Amino acid sequence: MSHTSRESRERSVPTSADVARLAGVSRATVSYVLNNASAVRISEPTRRRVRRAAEELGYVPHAAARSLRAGHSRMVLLPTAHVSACPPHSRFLDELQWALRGLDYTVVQYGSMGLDGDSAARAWAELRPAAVVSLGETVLTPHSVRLLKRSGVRAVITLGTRAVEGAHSLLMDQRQIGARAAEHLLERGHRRLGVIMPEEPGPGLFSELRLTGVRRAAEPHGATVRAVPLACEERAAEALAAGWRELGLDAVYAYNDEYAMLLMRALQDVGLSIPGDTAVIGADDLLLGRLLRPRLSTLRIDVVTGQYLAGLVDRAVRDPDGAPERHDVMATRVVRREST
Amino acid sequence: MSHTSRESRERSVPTSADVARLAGVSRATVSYVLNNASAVRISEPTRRRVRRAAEELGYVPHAAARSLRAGHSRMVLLPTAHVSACPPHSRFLDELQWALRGLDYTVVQYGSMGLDGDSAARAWAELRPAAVVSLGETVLTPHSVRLLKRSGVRAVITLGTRAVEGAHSLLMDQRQIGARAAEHLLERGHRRLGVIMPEEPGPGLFSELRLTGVRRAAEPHGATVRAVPLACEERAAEALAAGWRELGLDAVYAYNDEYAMLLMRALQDVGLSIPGDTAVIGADDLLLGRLLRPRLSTLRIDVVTGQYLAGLVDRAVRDPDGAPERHDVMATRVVRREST
DNA sequence: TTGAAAGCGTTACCAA
DNA sequence: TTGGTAACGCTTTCAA
Repeated sequence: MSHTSRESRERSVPTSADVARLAGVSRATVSYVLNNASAVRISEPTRRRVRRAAEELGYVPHAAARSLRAGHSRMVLLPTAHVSACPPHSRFLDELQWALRGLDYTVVQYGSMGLDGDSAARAWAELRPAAVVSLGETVLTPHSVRLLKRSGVRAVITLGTRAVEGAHSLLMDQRQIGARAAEHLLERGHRRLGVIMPEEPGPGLFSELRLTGVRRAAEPHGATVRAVPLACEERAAEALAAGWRELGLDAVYAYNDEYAMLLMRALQDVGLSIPGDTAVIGADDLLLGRLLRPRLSTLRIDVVTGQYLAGLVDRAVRDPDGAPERHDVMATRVVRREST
Repeated sequence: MSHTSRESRERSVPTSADVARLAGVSRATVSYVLNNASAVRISEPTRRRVRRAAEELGYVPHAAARSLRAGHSRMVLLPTAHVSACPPHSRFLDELQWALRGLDYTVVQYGSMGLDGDSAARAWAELRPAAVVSLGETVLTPHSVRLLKRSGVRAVITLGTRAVEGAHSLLMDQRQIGARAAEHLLERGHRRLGVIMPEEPGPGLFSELRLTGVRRAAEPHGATVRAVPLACEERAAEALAAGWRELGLDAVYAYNDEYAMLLMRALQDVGLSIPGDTAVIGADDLLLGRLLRPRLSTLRIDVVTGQYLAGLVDRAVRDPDGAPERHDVMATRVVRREST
């Protein structure tokens, strides 16, 4: 008897009612004090009593109860295909999250790996976030967007290669990246271009679009373009290098620096000179690209800042019925080093 | 008038009451059907009507309301210092998340960047998660643990270099890593060891411990150990390489592969041979280490699997009063290539 | 087999 | 300046 009561006391989480009881005031007063409500004036001694009581009990407000009552939350949900991402993505995420926190949002990342589009959207909707910001790893369908909106999500924003109906869309034109790579190689006098296509499923969408960009830029110059699949492993690179001469390419754009380094190493190992026999350019400007010899040329891709995106999120949440905006938000420039 | 009513209808999110109304049953029935309650028997036609109605309205349950009522949630909170992480961390996270989903938990990642320990813990506590799993990027104090427990968090688990009072602790002994590196270098006949210490703040704790490990392993053999600070930039590496001979080292363990590659490149550029003049070993077994010449020797660090951690989380949630467990969960082995 | 009602922790309105 | 009260959406016990 005394045991259960002691146990339940220990187990029980302090609520605002407990704080009120301890401070000798009503729950309403506690709420006013703890939220610094400006509408009502509470005497300073009362305020102190309430704060002291909250402190003493280790009271922490219950976010779910609050947003249930309020009818809306300040949660921004970032769905991620994997639960994590890598630079330069990560710096951007940090920025975004920082900026959103400054705007008083709670940022929460939700790994939706292994969920199909519909069940993922349902899972997000259950959390009733104020906004969902899809960073391009996850694909958002018009259907998911409708589902989310129906569930009270005030803003759906996508950052990716294409606009999604009903959502604000920040567009990153992947073709532009391929085009820049091609322009650079053409400028250097190359006319038989290869494009390394990752065999891994992740970048599939991107690499196809970048290839299109290369094609478009190359055609007017009468250059040929050849797609060359490659898995991100040493073995695969060796095999590719063994038959490289037969491909008859004089330059190659390799999706990103990782594939570029892999390929370059393999080509050198079969005696090819770079950029003499084949020029190589990657993308993302990784630090390690500067450590190889020749130093790897690359494409630097600048996307919109986290602050900018945070601003858009906030505006969209405040005006949920505003027409979806579309912006182009990517800039690509060539960083020429020694491999081209 | 008609305008506002239409608007509010459109705005309003369907609740279980709406489903009940449309299906012509009570809310209780809706809840039973949608949760497949086995305790009560509902007729098949009714079940169908309810499901149809839910479908038609696009009803999605409100997670906050549900867990408020239930008195507990199935949320597992993963605080992260940055909002993201990199391999091999990321694969582990994906595994963990996958396994937890299989156990019917909702995994949510919370970026606590720029929050001090106490406010971070408060922020987590507001969400009333069932468990908090700290992955070593964030530091958890006994005080935060108490705060979390007081707020109803059933399990607090840390994966890191040291145990935290009150929390289940999965220990990764960073000294072991340094020790393995040293043992390998000693075995190869080296006696004047350098240890690259990153100047970046991130790895500070880890690198100190690894250095200790090196020292402990080296002393019995009468080898000398020297800590050598290095920032992760080309310039810094060049400067270090310029004065390398004066250091009189015949081998170096470079924290991780990134620093190792950076250093190796710089040493080669000033005409030193590797491993002839100086042997170099890194850690993490990055793919790119295999692309350099000589190929970089490294330490492969295997941590516990995500499944294992998920199991521990589940057990801990089910038995919140169980004594905190402590496990050693890391294994390190040398991958010798050509740089040592 | 179904329905009514209570209650989870909050906050906002209205009275006192 | 403060307190009572209702309501947010959901589940579950008890009654019919």
